[in-house]
Amino acid sequence: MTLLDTVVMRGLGLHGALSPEDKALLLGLELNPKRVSAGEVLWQEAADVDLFCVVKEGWAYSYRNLGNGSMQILKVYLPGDIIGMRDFGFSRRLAGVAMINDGVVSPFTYQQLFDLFGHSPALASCLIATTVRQQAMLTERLVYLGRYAAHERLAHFLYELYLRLQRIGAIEDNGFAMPLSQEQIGDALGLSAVHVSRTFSMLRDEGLVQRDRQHVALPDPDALARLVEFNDTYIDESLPPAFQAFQKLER
Amino acid sequence: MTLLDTVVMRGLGLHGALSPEDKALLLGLELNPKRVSAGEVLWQEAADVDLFCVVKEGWAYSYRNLGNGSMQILKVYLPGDIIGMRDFGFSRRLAGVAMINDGVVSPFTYQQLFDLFGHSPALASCLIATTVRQQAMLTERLVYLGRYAAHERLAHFLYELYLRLQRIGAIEDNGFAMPLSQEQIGDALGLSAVHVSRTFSMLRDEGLVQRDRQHVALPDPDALARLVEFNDTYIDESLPPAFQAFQKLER
DNA sequence: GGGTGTCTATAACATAAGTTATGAATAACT
DNA sequence: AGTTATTCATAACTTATGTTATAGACACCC
Repeated sequence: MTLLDTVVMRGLGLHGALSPEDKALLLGLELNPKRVSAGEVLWQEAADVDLFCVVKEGWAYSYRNLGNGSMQILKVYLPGDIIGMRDFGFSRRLAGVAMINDGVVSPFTYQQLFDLFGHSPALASCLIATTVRQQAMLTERLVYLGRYAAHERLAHFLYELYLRLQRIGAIEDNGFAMPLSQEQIGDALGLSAVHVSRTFSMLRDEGLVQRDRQHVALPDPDALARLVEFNDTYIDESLPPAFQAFQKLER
Repeated sequence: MTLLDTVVMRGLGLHGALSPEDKALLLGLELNPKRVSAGEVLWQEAADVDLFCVVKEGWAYSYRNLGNGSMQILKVYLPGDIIGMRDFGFSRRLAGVAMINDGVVSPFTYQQLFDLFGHSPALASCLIATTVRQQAMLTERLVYLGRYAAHERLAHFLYELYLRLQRIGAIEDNGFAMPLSQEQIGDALGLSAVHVSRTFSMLRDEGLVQRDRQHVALPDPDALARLVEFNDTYIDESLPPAFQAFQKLER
């Protein structure tokens, strides 16, 4: 899973018409793949910001450990995502990042990013757009944490994962591997592990979600989407016309 | 209140050494000031993304109206802030924006932003860093919504406003004008208006917050900061060394 | 292969926050 | 100035979610 597969192929980027230099720049971010194992911490909160990562295999999450002993998971990263852009422009990490299961990541440096920015404004604006989209997902979770009940939060979380996994071809028969424990899901949704379990049972009884250990199936994704009134604006990946014009101009 | 006052003077940007062209580009975003009145909607959710705004006077907020009838306020904008960058790279607005009180805003276009990006990568990276910082504030609220109780959320919210207002010289005797109603504060913190009132009473009884209509005073800001274990990493405005090196290089 | 730990389901109970209601204080309007 | 509409404080009651506890299922390890 390379950035070319995600950033570009998804309609972001230049609609299949990346210049060779742009392709090289993008691939240059993925030259140092590194095997990482489940639970491994890629960096801690408040660590120096030195590099970013492309997730090539496996899932990761960013988190904050809080003074009251609890943890808030901010975001789950899937293959093809870039980790760490949240910290762009900061000296220290705002959140830690850890692997959920075994995987492969490709670290790249600030320097590489700046090189890319300097050489291809079009590609830079693409990467920024990707980052903004990731933030939009966070905003969507904020909305759910603020104003929706547990079953809606969980349904939304699962449906969002479903859409993101679909995009990278990781959905089979409406089901997917789910390496997060209920405790971790609770940490993402601001719920206790017990209540996550209760809520899963509830969604199961309503026929909306089937779960067996590390496997989740959504028998009727559309029904789930209706339940959470899924707003897909933020997951839509087309760029606005002004943006495309700019990118053409730059080449 | 211009961007030069905020983006640049705050240590973001080139440490007082902006080139004349960069200054002109920045000021170019503020050529069309426009008077707006309390409650005025700058744009609705899902509207086309055509422009962004610098807030010159007054407060604004971005919001989402939800299917269940409630509203989630995402962010409060103060003078010197840029509104709308959240939507950069999207065709449609992810959130509406409305004025809280009377004020003045300066709209600028996608085109202007791209011009700036094309002409000054250094300034572009500054604007991006500013946007990322705004997003970091959102993330901080996400953490509070997920894992802290009402009194901590409110204390944190007030203290963050306090710090931001201090930066633009809007704090007097540890107090500031607070045009938000308790209902709106509730919409920002994911609480009912009634509970916001209760929580204000509680903080008042503990001597942490004084409030009189549209005026809030924090008699002991440090005590408040301790209560919320305020993490000021995300409000710190210095740029990392790599960033500064890049900016020097670009000039 | 039996012990050990982690994950999950469910129950019983505790509590923070939501809801509804009411009156007082303030602001807005004519 | 009097009327009306917001906003706020507080109380009484309800409910969703947290907490603690327990037991079964599965994974891991020597």
